[in-house]
Amino acid sequence: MKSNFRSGCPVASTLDIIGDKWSLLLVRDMLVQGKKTFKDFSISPEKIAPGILSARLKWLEENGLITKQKLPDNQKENIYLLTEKGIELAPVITEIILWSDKNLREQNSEMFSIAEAGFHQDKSKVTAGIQNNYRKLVEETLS
Amino acid sequence: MKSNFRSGCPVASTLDIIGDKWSLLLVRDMLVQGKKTFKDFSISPEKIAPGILSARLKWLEENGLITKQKLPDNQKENIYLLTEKGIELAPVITEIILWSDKNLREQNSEMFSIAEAGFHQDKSKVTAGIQNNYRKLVEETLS
DNA sequence: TTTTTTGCTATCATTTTGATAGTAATAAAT
DNA sequence: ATTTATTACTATCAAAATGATAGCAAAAAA
Repeated sequence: MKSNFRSGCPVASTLDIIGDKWSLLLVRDMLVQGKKTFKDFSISPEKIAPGILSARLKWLEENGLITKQKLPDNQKENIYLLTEKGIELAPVITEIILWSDKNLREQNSEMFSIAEAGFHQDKSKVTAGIQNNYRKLVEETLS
Repeated sequence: MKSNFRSGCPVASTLDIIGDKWSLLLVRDMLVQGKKTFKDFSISPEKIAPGILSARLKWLEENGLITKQKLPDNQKENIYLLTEKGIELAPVITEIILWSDKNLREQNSEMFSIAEAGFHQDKSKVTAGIQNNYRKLVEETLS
């Protein structure tokens, strides 16, 4: 499917790629929890339906945010990994987490604490740490 | 309508409030272009349908991101203004703009340049400037 | 007092999402 | 070698959200 952008606005363009209910959660699962397979994504607490998961992964791959491949020793599992383009969404996720922590906690009493992650101390450091961790995971996975 | 959160994840919770195709564009219109009325929002380049616009404004108001009011000298126009909760989305929008500029420009040849805005020089300064500008606009509007 | 503008609502077609069942291929267990 | 289990989906259908357009009442402007 071809990306058909609504306008020349950078914000609108981003939403045209990842502005649905699920894409950013998949990026979160990969970046923060190191999820890699269809099964991994299926068991998130938000319970994505397989049809939607399938469609999103395809879309993200088509748009260069993730890659899909099989490892030599396992012909069954597909391994989905973020590209640099996808890894660079980390700062967006960080700002969303900070906004949520400050502004939505009152509405969602079940929200996890983020205090221990260190975002409040140095968000750019924590963000860079998450990105570098993920890059290491990619290297390990492919070696 | 009651906010029903999918999980305790801060990212998912944010998407449950503003994770649709339009909400963040409305925030953009207000913050960056100072849009305030139903008409203003109607004439965006992305062409939002009136029914959806109506639903989104209601939703954002219910969730405390905007206020709706009439000014004493005009009983026809409704004035929609961001609350602090809404204004604090500015850093999220900034990171989205930067990601888009770097990663989507190739795909969307029509994308506006953001060079002159100064995001690349000092993003937190530009973001704070946008927020303070908007706070001034709110003050002026209500005085 | 007519015309225009604003802020919607109503209607209906289309698209997207969600829930669930089922299937083929591979891998693991016996 | 054969059964069992796992993985990665696809198929199906119901429900919800989106999109396009028309229309309408109240207020403002002419």
